[in-house]
Amino acid sequence: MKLSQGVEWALHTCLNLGWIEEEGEGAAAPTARLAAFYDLPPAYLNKQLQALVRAGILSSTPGPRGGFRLARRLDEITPLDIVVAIEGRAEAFECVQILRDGPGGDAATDYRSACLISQTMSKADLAWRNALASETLADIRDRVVRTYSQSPQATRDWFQNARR
Amino acid sequence: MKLSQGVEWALHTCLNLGWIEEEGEGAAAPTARLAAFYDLPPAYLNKQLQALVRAGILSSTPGPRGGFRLARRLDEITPLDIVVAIEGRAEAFECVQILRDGPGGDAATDYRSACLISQTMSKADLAWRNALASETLADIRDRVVRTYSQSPQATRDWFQNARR
DNA sequence: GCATCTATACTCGGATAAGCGATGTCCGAGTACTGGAGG
DNA sequence: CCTCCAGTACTCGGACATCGCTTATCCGAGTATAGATGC
Repeated sequence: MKLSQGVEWALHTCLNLGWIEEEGEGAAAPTARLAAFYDLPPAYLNKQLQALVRAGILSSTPGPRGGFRLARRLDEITPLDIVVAIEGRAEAFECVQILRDGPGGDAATDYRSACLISQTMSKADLAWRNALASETLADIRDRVVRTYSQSPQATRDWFQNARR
Repeated sequence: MKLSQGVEWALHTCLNLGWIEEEGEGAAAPTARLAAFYDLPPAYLNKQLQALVRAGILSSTPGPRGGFRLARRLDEITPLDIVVAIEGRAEAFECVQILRDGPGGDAATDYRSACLISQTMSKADLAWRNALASETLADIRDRVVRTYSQSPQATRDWFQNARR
């Protein structure tokens, strides 16, 4: 029961792409730059970003001056979107319907909905997902601006300098 | 991001122990019986039940007529207790503080609390845990009694018959 | 000087290995019962 | 008939294998740029 490392990387990277976007419009950042920012393994980060592209969160351009950029605005991306893109849509608690193999078990019944324990776990899972979907990356960005006011510009500068 | 199989087994087994308890007082159920009820691998279920014993949820007795029984009443056990006993106390999203390795990163700062992304994820984790702690196994038991009224007695009978 | 073509360097994308935790299994330590022997 | 004792069967508990997924890496396909060449 541990969330993949990639989720954290993806969240931070999307925010970084947000800062970059504000700078110049067409600026796409290649994996190498994004990975260097946090000293992450570039090839593996690339793998995660591919998942975000498949989910329609990022768009990618190959070739020189290419890289990744946001496919939607930050206020149209929730943390849940990122989690689902990386981890998949499956719930944390996957009911394997063991009641089916117990006495009185019915092969035709869907115990994922009938089992009361499964219901309780699903309710908790829903609470988690709701919390993750209750705010957007734009909300987090705004909070960063208010809390660490110098940080956004510093990040923009870093990517600007790294470019040359 | 998947919950261990053992959580589901443990939840169902604790409920079963609840039914058994209502029958005769000193009745302890051995792993073999509890596993046979759902056709689970006995040795592995045993491993999970050991974790529940360490957590103080069950108590165990070795030797003939031994086995596991509830160490507390069902209304003093929440699904969260079971999850923590099996999975451990760690959050699903473990912030590895990648900001520390970024530009402007400070080795003295604890980014698990300072990082706004980490805060968002922790809030979601808290929502999940609150949902899991908001009801007890007694609540679930009562709901089973109301929804599947014949099921409790059938379960008790099964364990009773299996005993001889 | 300008257009075109070719070579080049850079990027993503998916196919391919390694490491670690969840899953699954086994045997030893300890305990209560059962049967028999002795008083 | 009662008591004591030894053997036995049963249970948990932790140590030992196996599997799958997360982690990590590499190379090929495609593209825009830069430079050279011809007009």
